[in-house]
Amino acid sequence: MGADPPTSLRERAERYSPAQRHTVDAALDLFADHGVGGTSFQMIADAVGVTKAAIYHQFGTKDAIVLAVLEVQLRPLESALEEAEREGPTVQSRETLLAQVIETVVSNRRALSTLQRDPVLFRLIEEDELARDLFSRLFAVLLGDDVRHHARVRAAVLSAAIGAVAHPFVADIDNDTLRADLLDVTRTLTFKLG
Amino acid sequence: MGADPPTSLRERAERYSPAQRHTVDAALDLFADHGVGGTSFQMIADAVGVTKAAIYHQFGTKDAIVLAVLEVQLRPLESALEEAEREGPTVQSRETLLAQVIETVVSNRRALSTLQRDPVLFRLIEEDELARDLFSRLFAVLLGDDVRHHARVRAAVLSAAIGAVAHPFVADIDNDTLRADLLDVTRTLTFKLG
DNA sequence: GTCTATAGAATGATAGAC
DNA sequence: GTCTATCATTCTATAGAC
Repeated sequence: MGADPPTSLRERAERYSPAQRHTVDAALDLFADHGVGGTSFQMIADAVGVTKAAIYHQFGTKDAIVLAVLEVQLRPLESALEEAEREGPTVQSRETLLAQVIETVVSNRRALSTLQRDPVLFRLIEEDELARDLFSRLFAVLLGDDVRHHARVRAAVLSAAIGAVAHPFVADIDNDTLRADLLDVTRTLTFKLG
Repeated sequence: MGADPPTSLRERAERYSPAQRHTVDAALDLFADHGVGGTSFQMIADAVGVTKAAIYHQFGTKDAIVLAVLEVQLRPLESALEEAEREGPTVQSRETLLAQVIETVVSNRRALSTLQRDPVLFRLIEEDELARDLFSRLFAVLLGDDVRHHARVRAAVLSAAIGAVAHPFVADIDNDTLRADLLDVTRTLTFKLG
């Protein structure tokens, strides 16, 4: 017995109750400000407006919250990726995917950038099969199945460049402008290099 | 009374005793693994091989350690920057500066990337006058004094791209290869865009 | 510069009532 | 799903001896 293991982040994220989603939102906010290690159950409980025990009822462990934050944040990327994979490896589908990724991170700057920065979240992504799979598929589609070293450096730089949405240098640039400029730079990295 | 305020990171870093430098090295290692928030005085003391009280004698507060880590890590960047500023805003000096920055981060991957990732360290950089000054001067030299929004997006992307040395995608690429490939990509971002 | 010892607060986590 | 109450542990920080 035991529940069927989920095969997608969407499936996994749909298992959360409204109360749990509320907690995840609050946790994400706190993670962005203090890092995962610097965020306690008490801080999360205070932010939600309940007691620690309630949060424990919802999640049991701190890792479970971190994982939930990860899932909810990566869902839009998964949707965009699945669509691109259905369309096959055309230039058009890669263009569309890149635009959707940029759109997602820009309209969700502070949140998604947290995932790329925090060492704890970073490690969780590496250890989580679904999340790891998502990223390798994402960059496989964006950059092609090239495994040579300079292709991997390009993938790393592209990944980092997307994460630049959260950089202080661009903090006061509005979403529309940032989306356009960032898309411009990342399109160069994706299509005109190598 | 009161010591003269230091006017450079070099000056500030030179004030630390050998014992303090040893502590800073250990702290940097732990910060990279667990984040600043996830690293305690006890963990640092254990890593150094002394008691918490000894660490407190050296630094007094956790923030002082974090600041010291920041200073020691940014010193090589400061040296390279000062050299470039002495040479003036030529293409050659920008090329040299970029190469030195890449060299520094590649030969020091895990450490320097920590600074770019951790939310706590990130905030400290924004709050610290010397550190903030260092970064704005660095990107002013690299990208010119252009303050228009797409120049700032490029600066953010360049900064993020440099931080890609720590990306898991390139973890198993040797230093020489990584240095060459990364320099190639960042040179494009620096000189052939905009 | 290092130690032992300690204070006082906060931590992750659990039990049991509502 | 939430509460109060409590546990052992760990945390930052300090005092005083060597």
